[in-house]
Amino acid sequence: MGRAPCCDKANVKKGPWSPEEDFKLKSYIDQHGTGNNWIALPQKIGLKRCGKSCRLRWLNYLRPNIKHGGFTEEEDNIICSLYISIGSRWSIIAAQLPGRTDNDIKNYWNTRLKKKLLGRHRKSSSRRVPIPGQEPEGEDAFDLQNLSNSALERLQLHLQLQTLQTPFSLYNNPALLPKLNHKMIETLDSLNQNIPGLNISAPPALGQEGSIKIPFHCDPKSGVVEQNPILVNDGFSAAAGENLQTVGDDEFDFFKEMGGAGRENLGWWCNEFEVKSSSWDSTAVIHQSEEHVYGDYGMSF
DNA sequence: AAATTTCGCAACCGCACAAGT
DNA sequence: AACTTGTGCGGTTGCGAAATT
Repeated sequence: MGRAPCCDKANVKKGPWSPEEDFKLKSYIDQHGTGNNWIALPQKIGLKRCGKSCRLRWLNYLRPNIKHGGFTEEEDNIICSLYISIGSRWSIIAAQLPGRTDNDIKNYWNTRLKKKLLGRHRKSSSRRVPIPGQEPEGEDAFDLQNLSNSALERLQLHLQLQTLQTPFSLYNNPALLPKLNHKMIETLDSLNQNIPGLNISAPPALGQEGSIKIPFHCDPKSGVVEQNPILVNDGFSAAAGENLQTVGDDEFDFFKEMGGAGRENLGWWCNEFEVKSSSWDSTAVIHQSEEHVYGDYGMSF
C-alpha cells in the first residue's frame, strides 16, 4: 500500500491555469503569504487545485522577478558547466541564475541546449510510442532507452567540450593528466577492449592552454557552487602539479555511475558521439575569459 | 491546402527527505 | 523509534504551435 494521495484527485482541476485562477492565487499570496501549508492553501482561496499544483504555479510563473526565455550566452555557459559538473540537479543550477526556475532550465536544457551542445540530429522523435510487437531495434532501441542516462551524457559532453577547445591531447602525456583523465582513459580503454566494434577516441587535454575553463566549482555532495578561486594562467603549469587537488573515489560519483554502464547504454554514446559534427557557438564566450579557471567534479587545478 | 511530424513548454506524477507528533 | 504529513525535486507527459512533407 502506497502513501495516501495529497489531495482528492477526483475533485481537483488539472491542466492549464486560467487567468482567474492565477489572479486568485497571486492576490492571496501577496496578501497573506503561503502560510507554509500548500496543501491547505487552495481550499482557503476556493481553488479546485492540488496544493502541489498551486506551489508549482507560484514558483514557476506567479512569483515576482521570474524570467522566461531569452537565455543569454552567459547563462548557457553556466548551465552547461554546472550540468557537466553536477548533473541534472536543476534546483542547484537554478539557484545560480536569478529569475530562472528549475523547470525552465530543465526544459531549456532538454529541448535546446543539449542539442546545441552535442550537435545531435535525431532521426525520429524520442517520444514515438512503440507499437506492440514492433519495438525498435538496434540504434533506435538504444536511443529510446537511454536518453536520460545522465552520467553517460555528462561524459559525452565533457569529451565533446574538450574536443572543441584544444588542438592537443594529453592522452599521449600521462604525466600531465589529472586524476579525472586517468580514470576517463582507463574507462575508455576498457570499453574499447571489451566491446566488439567499439572504438572511442581518448579525450583531449584537460587544463591545457586553450581548453575549456569552467569557472565554477561545485561540491558534488552539498551542491554548493562558487567561483573557482584557483586561477590558471596556462594549463601546463597548473596541470604539472601545483594546486592540484585530488578527490577520493567515493567522492567521485560520476565514474561510479559509469561503472554501471551496460552494453546497451554505450550504444547511445558511441552511436551518437560524433566529434566532427560537434558545434557549440558558446565557445567563443569561454575563450574570451582572461581568467582561465578550471573546476570540475569538485576538482581544481 | 491538408496531413503529418517535430518542437517547446506547462504541468503532472511519484519518490525521497525532513519535520512534526 | 515509528509513523504521518508536507515539501522539494527530477523525470515524464500532454498538447498546442510551428515546421515539414
